[in-house]
Amino acid sequence: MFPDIQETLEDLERRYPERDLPKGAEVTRFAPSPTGFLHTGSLFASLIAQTFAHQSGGIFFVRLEDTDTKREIVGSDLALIEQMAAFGVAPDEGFGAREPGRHGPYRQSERARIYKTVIKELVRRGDAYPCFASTEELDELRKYQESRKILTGYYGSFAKYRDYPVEKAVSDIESGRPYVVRFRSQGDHNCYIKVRDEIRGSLSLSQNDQDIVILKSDGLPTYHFAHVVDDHFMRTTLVSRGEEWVASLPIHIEMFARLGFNTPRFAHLPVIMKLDEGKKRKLSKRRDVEAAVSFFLEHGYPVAAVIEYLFTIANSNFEEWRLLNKTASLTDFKLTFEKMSLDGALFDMAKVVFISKEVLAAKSAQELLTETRAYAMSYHPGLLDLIDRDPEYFKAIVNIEREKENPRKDYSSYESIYEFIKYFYRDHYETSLDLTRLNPAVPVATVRSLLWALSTRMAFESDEPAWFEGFKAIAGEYGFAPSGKIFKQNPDLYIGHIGDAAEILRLALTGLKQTPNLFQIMKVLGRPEVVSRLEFVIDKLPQK
RNA sequence: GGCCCGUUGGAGAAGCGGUUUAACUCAUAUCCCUCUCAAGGAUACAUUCAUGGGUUCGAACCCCAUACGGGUCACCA
Repeated sequence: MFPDIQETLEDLERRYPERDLPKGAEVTRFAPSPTGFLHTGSLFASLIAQTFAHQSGGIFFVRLEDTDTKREIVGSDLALIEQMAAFGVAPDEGFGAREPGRHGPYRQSERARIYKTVIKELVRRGDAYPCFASTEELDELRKYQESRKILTGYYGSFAKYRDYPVEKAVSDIESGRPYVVRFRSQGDHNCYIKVRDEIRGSLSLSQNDQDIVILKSDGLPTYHFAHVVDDHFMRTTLVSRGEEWVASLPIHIEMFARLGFNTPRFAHLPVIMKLDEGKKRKLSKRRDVEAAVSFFLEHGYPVAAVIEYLFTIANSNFEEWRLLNKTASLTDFKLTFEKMSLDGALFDMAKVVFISKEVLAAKSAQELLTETRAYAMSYHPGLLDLIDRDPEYFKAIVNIEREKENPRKDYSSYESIYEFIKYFYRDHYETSLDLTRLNPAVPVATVRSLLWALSTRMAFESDEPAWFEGFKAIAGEYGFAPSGKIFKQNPDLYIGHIGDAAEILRLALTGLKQTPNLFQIMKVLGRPEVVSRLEFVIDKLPQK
């Protein structure tokens, strides 16, 4: 078998030595298959692998599991790396790393010789054998087993090709008959093994007794085999992967043992879930927008917020730590498996939004300008247009009520900024102005006179209290009480109170009933624009 | 269906045999502040830890059963 393979297991051991790392340093990995864009759960997994490697002074690498040629999507390999990088996850070694690393290749499709070397040895030892069973045969076997209510699968006496004569196997292969290679299990389904999982603790699992396929008929290895071989020769110390793998742990354990490899430590990560009609299910790329990491990029959620959120579901003590270390870097937080939940958290978009608001509120106007512009260039031409008309103007807008102890938290994403600031731009202001929204209780004539007075006499050049005093005085002339309290004491004396007058001004200036502080808006707009907008409105007011 | 794992408020969760009146964060609600909104401040929200039974002087914490939820049973990863 495999006459072209001359290398031995020993050669491989020599070629891929243990890394020279300090004690306790973890070698971790992320092993995606290139079947589409990065899933939020995968980002979570890669983030955790990277964090454990880095906080222990170890190495995080990426290995591409591209052995399923049918499901592969061309180009998704690079997209995966790019999207990880966008979230600050970057391999130290392996696929997509600057440093290629000495334990490669890191693309499974390029490791065929390594797998064949191991398989050749396994077959020589009698621990693996070629199997010629067809799909139909296998189907029939399963149906038979199901009808008898016995354990299904290819194992024990059902493993028809276990003892197929060697000469016949050789001639069958030479004649081109398709085959797979199976691992000859020695396990007993009724015996249990104890396995330690870093998150779940000690697990008691039934031994594997299936002669699983390790090499498919297309000559590529299956996941189970590639995992064992790769994580051994890549010298992984800590395998972190989704919890869907715990069920196949006995297979892996048996192979590690029979190959004489040390087993790495395992951490089976919880899967991120979603509530769907009262039932929990895995976050699905097809049904849930937030399942694809690109969603956050496209909508301009700051990556720091997404990462921060992922940490809150990774470790339950993270939020408390963050409260005490408000400005500390994420790398100062020590992630542990003890504080990791066993079952999947429900993805909470509301919390992502909350964290995003906090993250954006903490930024300076300059940072916001730079980052928003970068976002807009890729995803939002409309926003880019506004920014590029005058970056300083944009900065001034976004700086409103920012440089204070409790800055505004309006923006939940870069994308959301657009809707909040549109009215500062004349064209958007004019098209969105809707005077029917004016309070009908105030006569149009009063509105007109008030706005006229405001446009000619309102002073907002000095400070805010001075402006507000002046505003109250002018409003008073037209029957508005200087405060809600005073208005309530004698409602008949007034047509409204200062809040109502402010609403008129606000609507006239912005087209909106809810905006940040009016004084600051006018400061940004500037006197000529304020006057011009007021005149524009007076002009538009119905004539009666 | 078999086998694994789990079940504390709307969400993430802390607690792991006795000062727990079950932390903390988000969400929600009310109030205060206030030119509106956002923010901020205050308060409320699980008499009870899926249910039933045990063990114990004492249980969310230990044991058993039931229910429910998740995972897995491929030449997919």
